[in-house]
Amino acid sequence: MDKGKDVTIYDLAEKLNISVATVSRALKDDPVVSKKTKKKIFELAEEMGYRSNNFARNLRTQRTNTIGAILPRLNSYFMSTVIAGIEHVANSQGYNLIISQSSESGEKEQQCARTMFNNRVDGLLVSLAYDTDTIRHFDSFLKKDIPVLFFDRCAEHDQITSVLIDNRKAAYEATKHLIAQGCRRIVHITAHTSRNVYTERLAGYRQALEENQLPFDGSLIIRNNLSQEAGYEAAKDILAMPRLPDGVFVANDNCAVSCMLALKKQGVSIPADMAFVGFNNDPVSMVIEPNLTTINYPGYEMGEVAARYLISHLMGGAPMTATNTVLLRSELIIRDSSLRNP
Amino acid sequence: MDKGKDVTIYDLAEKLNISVATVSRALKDDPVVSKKTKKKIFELAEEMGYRSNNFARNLRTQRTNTIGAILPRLNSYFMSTVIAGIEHVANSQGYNLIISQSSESGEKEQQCARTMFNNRVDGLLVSLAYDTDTIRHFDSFLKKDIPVLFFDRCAEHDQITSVLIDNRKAAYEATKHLIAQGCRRIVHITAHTSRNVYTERLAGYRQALEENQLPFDGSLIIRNNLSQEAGYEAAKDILAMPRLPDGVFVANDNCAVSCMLALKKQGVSIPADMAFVGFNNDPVSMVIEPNLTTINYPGYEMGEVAARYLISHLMGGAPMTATNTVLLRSELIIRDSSLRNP
DNA sequence: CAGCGTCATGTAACCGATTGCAGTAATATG
DNA sequence: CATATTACTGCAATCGGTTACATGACGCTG
Repeated sequence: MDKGKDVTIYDLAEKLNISVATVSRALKDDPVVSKKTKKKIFELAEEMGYRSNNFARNLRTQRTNTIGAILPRLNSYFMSTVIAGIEHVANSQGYNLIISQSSESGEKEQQCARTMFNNRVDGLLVSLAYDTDTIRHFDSFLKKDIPVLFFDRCAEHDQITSVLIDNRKAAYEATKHLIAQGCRRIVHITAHTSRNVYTERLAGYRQALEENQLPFDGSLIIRNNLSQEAGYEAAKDILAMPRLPDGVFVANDNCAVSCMLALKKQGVSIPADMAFVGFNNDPVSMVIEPNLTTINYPGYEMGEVAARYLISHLMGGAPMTATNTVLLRSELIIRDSSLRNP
Repeated sequence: MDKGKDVTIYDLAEKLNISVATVSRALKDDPVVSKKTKKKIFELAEEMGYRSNNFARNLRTQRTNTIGAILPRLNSYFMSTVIAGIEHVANSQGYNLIISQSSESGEKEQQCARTMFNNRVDGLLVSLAYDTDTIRHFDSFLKKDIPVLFFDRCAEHDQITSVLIDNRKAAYEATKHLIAQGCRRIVHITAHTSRNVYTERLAGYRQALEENQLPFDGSLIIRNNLSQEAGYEAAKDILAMPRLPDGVFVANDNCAVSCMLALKKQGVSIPADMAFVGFNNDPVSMVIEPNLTTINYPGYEMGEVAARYLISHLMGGAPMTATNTVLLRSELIIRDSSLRNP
């Protein structure tokens, strides 16, 4: 138990006068080692404070027991909830988790991917950045049969499974709800990007309009980065419209909330003048007054599902290519911000 | 460039008819290798897509280039902001970051510590769980001279540096502000724990009362877990008090906000009947109406400082024992929830 | 008792880097 | 020209496990 030095299987073997091979096997609970010997070894290991050296093992086995996660940002409610879910599963399955953020930059994302690759993660979970326009930086993984899985912000790839919700359907229902509440001019605030989640939401919005014989009007689409500041700006844009809209569907709660605050300050009454629907069910949606109608979006569960899926594959489950997409349930939560016919 | 196999320094050495030792040195840019040889090696490495094997290196050098972080939870605004800061610094310094969460449980925290220890992190960043009552689980690190650093939720230890704000002073100023606004019966909502951040805030609260000749009344202290739900409960407790308070100082914005919502629903006017001050400057403090006065608490910066501090030590900077505590600046941000004399 | 299978253990190569020490050739010095 | 110095480069041990293959002991069968 002296200070600097670690106990190795060689120390154990020597002390017990057996070979390191037996010690190694015993510690893995290999059934080929006799119970008696195992017991001796476990006891001594405990006593001497043995801990296995992962590097030696990784070096030999060419596996790392580590999964990597690349996220657009860490400090958003949704993403941190997803991470919590990922961490929970990874940890309970004995996997380490290394995390890095792309800060919504495609370039940084490539760099993160390189780092993950060099660290030889066994598998990779990715949610794409706003401005990622190619996913070739994951080819090196696929070429080595390292599984890659997208969640939430996904792209099409026949070797990469995606875990997400049906964004189109969710947006369709959100918009339909607004229409049912009597809205006829509905603004849609979305991101300035072609990321799936936003194009799908836009598509759902259009679909709902069409099905209700409402015209699609490009001037009602506001594109920004969905940040809090962008919400204030969007409010200005809305107020500057020649004819005010009577409904707003925002692709993100955060932005919806700040937009509502700004509009309220200018005397707009919500939902009477303008009904609002957001997306994400961020806790802030329950704080804003009136409470924000939104799409409940299971972040924690998404993290869990993605991690579980990846790990079960790593442990020798079904090949990833079998499944292309895993859809999680989402739901519209109706609150006061959109209720005009109580 | 064939599918499965990685390129090693042996491949490079063989191809160039030189020894692996020279290749190894060249790749580290060791000045002892001639420029000409280096050039050849770098070019071939590039051409063959060589990437170094960290495990082999770690095994040999007994270092991992990885720092670990143990946090009470990942999915809170404050914590995810801190992580973002840590990740930023770690990544820019070429360190990997592995993360796990204690879920506010002391037991789970010990388990996380063991995992980190087994993964041989070079250094450890920790924010303690609510119910951690001993920090002996970090002894194994210290015994091996692996630096440990606490941030935010800290404990006293002569080998562990802490990075935090002056909680007492912040709470003192928050309370003083309430008193200056005419509050005389001030409730303090805090956590049910002896974690430093909460005891210090309580101490600051008491100090402000004393300096203003206000009596400390234990029945005005509400203890819970500071969650959103706890905020609703706290509102009930407040309304059940024989004499209503005229000010509330909450140790966390989240809880403050839900408490305010519940009180408003019961007809309490804020700040006229009851002035509110929170803690953290969570974005939600700008959404609640009236906007919440709070302590601005630099999470991102705290993460950066903690990580930078740890890494500079790992890179051979000053010994950690030299510094005991790093205090970050915090400030009271006054908003409408507490302004009674405009 | 020879022959065989079974069970438990040992031997030694291997994973891919790092590095102390030694060796050699080229250059400088006396 | 002999010797000292410098500048590179190579040899080989090492880090701590894993695992294919070999070995030895034992009991069982015919």
